[in-house]
Amino acid sequence: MTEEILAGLNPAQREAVINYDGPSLIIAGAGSGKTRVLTSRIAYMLSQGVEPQSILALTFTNKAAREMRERIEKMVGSRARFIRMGTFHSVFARLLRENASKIGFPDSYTIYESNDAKNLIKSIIKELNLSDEKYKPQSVAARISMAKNCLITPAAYLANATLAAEDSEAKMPEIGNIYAEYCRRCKRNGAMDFDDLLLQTNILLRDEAEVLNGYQERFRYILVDEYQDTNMAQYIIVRRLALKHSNVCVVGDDAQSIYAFRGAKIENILSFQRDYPTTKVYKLEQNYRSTQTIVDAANSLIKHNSRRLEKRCFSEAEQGEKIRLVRVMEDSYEAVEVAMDIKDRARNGAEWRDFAILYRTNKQHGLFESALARRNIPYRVYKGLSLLEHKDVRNVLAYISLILNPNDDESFKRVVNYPARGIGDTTISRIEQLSQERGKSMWHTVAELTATPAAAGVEKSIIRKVNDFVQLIQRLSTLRVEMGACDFVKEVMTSTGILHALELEHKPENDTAKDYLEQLLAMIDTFEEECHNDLEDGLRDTEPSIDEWMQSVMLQTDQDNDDDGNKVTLMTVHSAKGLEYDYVYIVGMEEGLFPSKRSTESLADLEEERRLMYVALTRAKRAAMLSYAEMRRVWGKTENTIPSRFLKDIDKEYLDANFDIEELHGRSRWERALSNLDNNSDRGAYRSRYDNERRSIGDGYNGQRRNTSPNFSTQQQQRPRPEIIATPQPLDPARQGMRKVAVRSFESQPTELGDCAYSIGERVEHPKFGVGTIERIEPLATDHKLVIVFEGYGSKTLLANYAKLTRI
DNA sequence: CGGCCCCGCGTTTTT
DNA sequence: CGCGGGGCCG
Repeated sequence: MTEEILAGLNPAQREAVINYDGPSLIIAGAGSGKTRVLTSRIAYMLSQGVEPQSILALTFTNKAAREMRERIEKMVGSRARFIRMGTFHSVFARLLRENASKIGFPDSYTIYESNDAKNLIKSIIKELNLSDEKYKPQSVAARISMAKNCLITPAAYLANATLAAEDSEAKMPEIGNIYAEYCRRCKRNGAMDFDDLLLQTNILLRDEAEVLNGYQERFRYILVDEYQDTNMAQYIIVRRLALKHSNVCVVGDDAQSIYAFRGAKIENILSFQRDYPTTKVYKLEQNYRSTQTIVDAANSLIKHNSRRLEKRCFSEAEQGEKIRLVRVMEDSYEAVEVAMDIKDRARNGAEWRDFAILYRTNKQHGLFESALARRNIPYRVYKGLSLLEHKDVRNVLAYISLILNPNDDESFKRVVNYPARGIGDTTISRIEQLSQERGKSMWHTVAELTATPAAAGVEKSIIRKVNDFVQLIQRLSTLRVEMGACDFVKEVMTSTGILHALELEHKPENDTAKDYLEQLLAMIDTFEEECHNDLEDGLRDTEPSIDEWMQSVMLQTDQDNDDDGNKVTLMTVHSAKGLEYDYVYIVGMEEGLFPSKRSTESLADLEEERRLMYVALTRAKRAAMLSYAEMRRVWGKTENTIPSRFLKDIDKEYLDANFDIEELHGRSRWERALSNLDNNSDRGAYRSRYDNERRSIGDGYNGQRRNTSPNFSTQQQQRPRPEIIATPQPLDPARQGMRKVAVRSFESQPTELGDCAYSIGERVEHPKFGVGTIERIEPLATDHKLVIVFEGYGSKTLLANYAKLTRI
């Protein structure tokens, strides 16, 4: 048994596995068998007699937890199920369920996901008579989140001069008050947001010595994966829990820290040894995942970061292919290039599931979907939680929330007039007002009104309107305890009239809404079924309930990615963390996109971005391809791009570009065009490349009509509109439909430059800025961007067609 | 009170 | 371009 667990581990891994007592820091380079070490370590502990109940393993995603559990189960059997394993958020949400009443929340507290939180913040901003122009709910929410993650309470926030100065600087001096009110309201509603799950856990462990002691005794062994991405709140929780036994093992890679934007502190891993002086450090430096080329290329990239823990990652695998670097004319061709490459490799024996297309931002997936669908390549898109994000689904969930926790005014307001019951804004405000007068939640207020209408002395019309709603909720509350979860939710959909309203009108969006609701039921059904299986196996002792489902579902993002089938994967680089694929395409390698625009202002952000690129590259086992487009459509406009600086960061000996790679270091496309270096024969070859490929794919799209998995948007079931496909047509521009603008702008670019009314160095006069000199000209699709240095006003960017300029 | 229309603005990344 | 919020009208 023990031998089996340790078999095949290298010396460093083996050491990290068998020394499970005392604090350990495992620095694990990408692909160094980190998960293997973690799972083996836990399996080894169990084999040495450690009780599974005494192990707490914290991961970054639900999926990582599930996978780890499965792997341990394979090694040690079903005992693995008793290990407490999950994300920080899900583990401590559960812990709070058992203890929330000790810190002033109901045990049946509601979890607000980010949109719920944002809506509440929005209404508070309104109530405080602040303009939501200045106080953007998004920024306020981010600020509050930051405070919570740093364990700063509203009182501390208001007392902190630095924070106050920052807020004044940002023209939002009232944030402290919004934060305070937000916390009051959450508490009154019996609700916690994501950050509360960590903050309130900290409060609980700080204030309730007995509770803390109990968990310290229970969780004698704590393991934390992806430690480089923990934030302050998580860090302190671990610290508190580990205080007694110090059996804390953290695993991480500073080079893969990519969540600073949500409060992660890379310092946590950098200073672990200081926190636990008896720490043993293990370095896993051999990469078993990727070819030498990929590992070396990734090293050459990350070398450009200043803050790093010293380690030497290497691969002894084959050298492998060079990394293809592909430059295309415009964004849609990029998708074609990727699809073509996938097809080529698939023809040579690769499976669809061996491919991943990674992009920086979620919005980028569209073009790739059409290109793949058009070529009959099955794919799936990892998106957050698409099913649970739909309005109709959220409304059903809001009903359930209200039933589980009637104090939640946000849920109340959301459903009281859905479907329409004639309870409009005026009625709702009146109820709100009454509820404030009585110091009760809105639900309790209306329940009271309808119970004793005569004594109430409130407008009859309100009572009449609200009566049916009260009875509905009361009836459903009773049914909830009597019915199974799935049946109950179906009853909610029916008796609220939601289904009826959708069926009444035959609109296509109603059909999709019904489809979503059906998927929701299917999801709950699956949950119930799994719970029943566990019940039979003796792994749980209670019937599943809708309460339980709600709490688990609120914390899930990429549920249901049980490898359903053989498909190409599309996802953001962030969600690719921890995964690996034979062939990886990293697309949109352009300044402002990757690295993202926001990150280019500070060195720290830029370095995080570079680590993100490092993560992307090291997902590849056999080969990687990087691509960028010289023009990209953004908000309906076509814009010129600049190749990503990260392309220059990779040593060129590892790259194989479809253009002269020196151009990366030199001028951009429009600058080349300017000096007439653009080579027409290149463009001819370029076009015929796509023409030939297009002919070969033919028109016979027959996409698979399956997959109703709620979390992946699958390929379009109907044939995609042909004009989406980026196949440049050299013939008649008039026949090119939607592509016309973009293609023509490319075609005519060099000559258009000649058409520009102005030239570099020319002196012009502007009615406001006065006299200036044109310093730079950049062609746009239909205009020219002029960078002009004005005397007294500095440099301004103006559009040639709009700026009122006169030549001097 | 509800539906429709128009305008304005947005894009990091996720538990 | 597409969505959501706000304003206006029926």
